[in-house]
Amino acid sequence: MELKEAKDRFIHTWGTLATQWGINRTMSQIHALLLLSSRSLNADEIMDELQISRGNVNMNLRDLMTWGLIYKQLLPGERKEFFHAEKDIWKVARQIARERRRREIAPILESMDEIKKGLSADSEENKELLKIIADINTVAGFADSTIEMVIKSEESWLKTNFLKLFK
Amino acid sequence: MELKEAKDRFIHTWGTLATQWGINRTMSQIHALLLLSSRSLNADEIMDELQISRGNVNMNLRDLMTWGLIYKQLLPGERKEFFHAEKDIWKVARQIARERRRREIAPILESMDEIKKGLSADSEENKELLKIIADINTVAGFADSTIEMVIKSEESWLKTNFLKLFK
DNA sequence: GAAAACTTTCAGAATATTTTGAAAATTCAA
DNA sequence: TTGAATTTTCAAAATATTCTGAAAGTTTTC
Repeated sequence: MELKEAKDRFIHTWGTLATQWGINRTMSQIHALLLLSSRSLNADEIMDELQISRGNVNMNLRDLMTWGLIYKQLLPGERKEFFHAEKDIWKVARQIARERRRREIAPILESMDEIKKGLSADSEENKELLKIIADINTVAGFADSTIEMVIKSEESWLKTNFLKLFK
Repeated sequence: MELKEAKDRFIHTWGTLATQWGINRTMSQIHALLLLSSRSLNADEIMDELQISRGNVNMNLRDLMTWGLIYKQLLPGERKEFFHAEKDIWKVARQIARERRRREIAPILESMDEIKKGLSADSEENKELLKIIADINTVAGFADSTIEMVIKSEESWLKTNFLKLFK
């Protein structure tokens, strides 16, 4: 079947892409599966579809929830937990940006502050190191604000105005 | 020694941070070492300082060069190759952004096009999948342009004007 | 052109990460 | 309660990634 094949390809591709940027393959595949599914799925269905173990499904579903990319749903009359993905791709992108900002930029700022604290500006060499740290802080802070700004901006505003500013 | 300790800490921290975002620890440590070094270093010095093998140093130096983060230097009277890092942190950040854009966003656009090509818009279900793909393309394209724009903007302009636009 | 100095390569070893699956914990219905 | 259904945990296995070091390749010197 044509559609089934395209979906499988999408799921497989999504998993491969993710590893390129430091995200677990299975987590991405589960995300892709839920993204393409019109109804909520339970752990058994995901295990079956992706041919992976229960433990693996469980761990990655929980990770995806902390990323804010999927939601748990309790269906009336069902004992099992069902999961569905956030379908608004702009929201998905914002969530990913938020999470990566938290994981990648915040720790830089913290670490630099940590090192800076233990170092006095008394020698020329110390000043040099402090300058590098200050520069890194500036750039990381800039990246941080930029991402925050883009996350907070209205999608409609971004699409219509943002890029035009720089043309 | 105080300074030496701070530098080691910086190098170590930089290596740990990098693994968080999918970059090899050693590569980051070599980068950090060169970033903090006022003179160019050769492979042996790096091996010695970081206690790693020649092969490892060689591979990562070449990777760092393809990232555009370090430069090779041939010193007069020296047979060995020496390496030094780009010290302008804004340039470093631009290089990293450029490279990650190339590695993370470009493949998404390519893969989505690939899947889209093999799928006709004849059924309702097919249209749904095509819609998701189109949405992903839009968002990825937006991210792509945003990063490109920031890369191309003048640093001074960014620092003084960019963020104010959104206050 | 040979040999010393240096760089690159890459198979196998070491390390790190992910996955499995069965046992433990939890939840729920009766 | 009890016990069946379901979820969670986590030690061990599987897999993936990184690192080593010695051999092969290259460049330079004499």
